[in-house]
Amino acid sequence: MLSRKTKYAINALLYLARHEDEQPISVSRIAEQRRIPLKFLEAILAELKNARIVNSRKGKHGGYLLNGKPEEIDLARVVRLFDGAIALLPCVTHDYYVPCEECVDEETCGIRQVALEIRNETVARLKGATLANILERERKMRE
Amino acid sequence: MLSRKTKYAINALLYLARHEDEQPISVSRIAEQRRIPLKFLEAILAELKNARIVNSRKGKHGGYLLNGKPEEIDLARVVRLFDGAIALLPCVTHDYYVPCEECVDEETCGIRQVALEIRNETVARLKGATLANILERERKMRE
DNA sequence: ATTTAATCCTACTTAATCGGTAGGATTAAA
DNA sequence: TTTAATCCTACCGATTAAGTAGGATTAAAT
Repeated sequence: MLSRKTKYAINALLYLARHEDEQPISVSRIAEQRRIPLKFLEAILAELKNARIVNSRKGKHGGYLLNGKPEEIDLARVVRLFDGAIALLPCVTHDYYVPCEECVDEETCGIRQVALEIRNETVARLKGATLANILERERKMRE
Repeated sequence: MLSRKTKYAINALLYLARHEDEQPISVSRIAEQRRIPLKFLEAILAELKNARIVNSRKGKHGGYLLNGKPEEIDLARVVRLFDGAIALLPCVTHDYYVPCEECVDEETCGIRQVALEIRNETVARLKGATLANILERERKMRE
């Protein structure tokens, strides 16, 4: 399950993408519109900024902007940022190899293969799910 | 990520499947062989029994047995039992529909579609991963 | 009948994580 | 200099993960 934090982050990013022309957009506006606790969203956007997924402008009329086009920001990045590795097992994660502590003989671990296949599928789909892609899907659903 | 508990459960089940002819097998034997804390494994097997994935025999020479053939027990069941729903979002879970609390307009929620596709893929693969299937994979890897 | 070896049952613990909240410092436009 | 925004640090309460402790019960073997 995605954490609330991740879902809030995705929704905030989608909001920015939907209103690309009105950027920068303040945290309070997003919080109201998407019903996200203000202070929590502040923290989330700070993390997103740290990860260079968004930019910010300080002071009056400041706010947040997408750092890149909606086609370039995908859910894999966001999910990894807040929920960590996508794989079911640490020994098949993308970023760096970490063994399963409880694994007795990894060489011939059959669960590992399954986990790897699932990871590959999942990551591919999350990478395909860019902000632009999701907005496009929503557009189609409205018809 | 799968919890340790789930991984222990899978490993215990695989052990039972590998030694089908020697059943029932005691918790202490599995715990030693697979390096799982005894008392923790006891609790895990109790849950597996409750879910009718294994059976038990009490008293001396007692222990646990698979309830069904290794071809009939798949990872989807085990993962659901210990880690709960497999889907990324509550609104696309298998068992019963639960809305995303933070969802503003579910009708046209684009993340939902992606989550549904991922869930379908993942569940299919986990269902395909029966104990027998995993042992077969391991056999092949040894060559 | 009693010893032995197993499951079964209830309760507790300890540390980390999740989902926030509080309060103010800093920045920049009007 | 006011206003409206981000930025920063610290805290908090509830839940979950991953066990541990201790004994009651059951059944086979002696």
